[in-house]
Amino acid sequence: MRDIAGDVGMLAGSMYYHFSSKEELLVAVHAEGVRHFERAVEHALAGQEDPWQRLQAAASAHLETLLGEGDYTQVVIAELPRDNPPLRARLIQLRDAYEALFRRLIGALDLAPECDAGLVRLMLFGALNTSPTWYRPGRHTPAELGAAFVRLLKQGVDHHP
Amino acid sequence: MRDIAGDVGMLAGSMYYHFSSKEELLVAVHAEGVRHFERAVEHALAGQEDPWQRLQAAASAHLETLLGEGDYTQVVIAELPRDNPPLRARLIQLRDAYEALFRRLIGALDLAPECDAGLVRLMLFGALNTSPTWYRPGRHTPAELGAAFVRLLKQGVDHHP
DNA sequence: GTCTATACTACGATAGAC
DNA sequence: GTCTATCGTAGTATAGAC
Repeated sequence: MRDIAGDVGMLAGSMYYHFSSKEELLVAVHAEGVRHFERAVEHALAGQEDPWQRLQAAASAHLETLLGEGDYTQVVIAELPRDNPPLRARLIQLRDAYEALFRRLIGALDLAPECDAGLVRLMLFGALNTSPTWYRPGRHTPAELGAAFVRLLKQGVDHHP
Repeated sequence: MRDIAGDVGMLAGSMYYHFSSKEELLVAVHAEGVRHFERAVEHALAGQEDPWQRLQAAASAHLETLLGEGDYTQVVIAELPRDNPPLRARLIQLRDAYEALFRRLIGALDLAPECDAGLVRLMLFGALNTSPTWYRPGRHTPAELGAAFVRLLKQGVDHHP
């Protein structure tokens, strides 16, 4: 709290005028981060019609937001607190509203009948949201990676001669 | 440190006889966790010949270890410390040795020529390692989920009539 | 709306007795 | 090898002046 206050030119005590606790501040930052993702994905979807193109656009926008310069985005995929279940529940609720957007995008696809749409979503989110641990700028852009993951998921990686 | 010491019937100070700092203890626990994964995967691979079967067996063993009862495994996929680069580097080094095992398994596959083996590995690990955030016992076993993710990755999810 | 000052608790770590 | 006792620092939060 002292560090955060210092970064905005305050002392720690002054922040309690704006937020009643550290947890309330975390929830507020988290909510702002979710809004960043929502805005980016909705903008990327505008005008896209093909379901697979829409999922690709959304995945690319998600990664650009997650790996970009913004200060509010990495917190959205951070590990959830284990020691405070009510707080944990509030953060999960914020994320779920955003993930529902991807649920709809995947629901619009023509999936092979043996595929579980839930697992498809979890696999895509898993790939996208672990990218901060390995991504280094240079080789690929975030948008390219998002598109590449959707392509792998769509077509599969096995060789069909 | 006090909590951990308490769980083994010691006081905090006594632990510094065994580990010179909190960081050294973390590294030791991390290394033990990696050994758990390695043992489980090597055991699952014994006798498997087909490259896709081998990857599936490894993914299932990885998830059984990660989602099982063990006390040393979740720490291996925990978020890395941002404020201590030397410690961070040591933990990454431990994980990398284990991930090399999967690099070899994926290298043995006959992938479609347009597929990047590195992205395939990252996608699979992303799906597997985010499972603690959503997994609930009951619907699927960890082994089933590991096999399902490998199948999705192999065959793709698009419908081919 | 931000300050000063401070309360209370917790933390990692050490020294020296046993 | 574990204890007692403690050091110094940092954490969240509050009260009241300005």
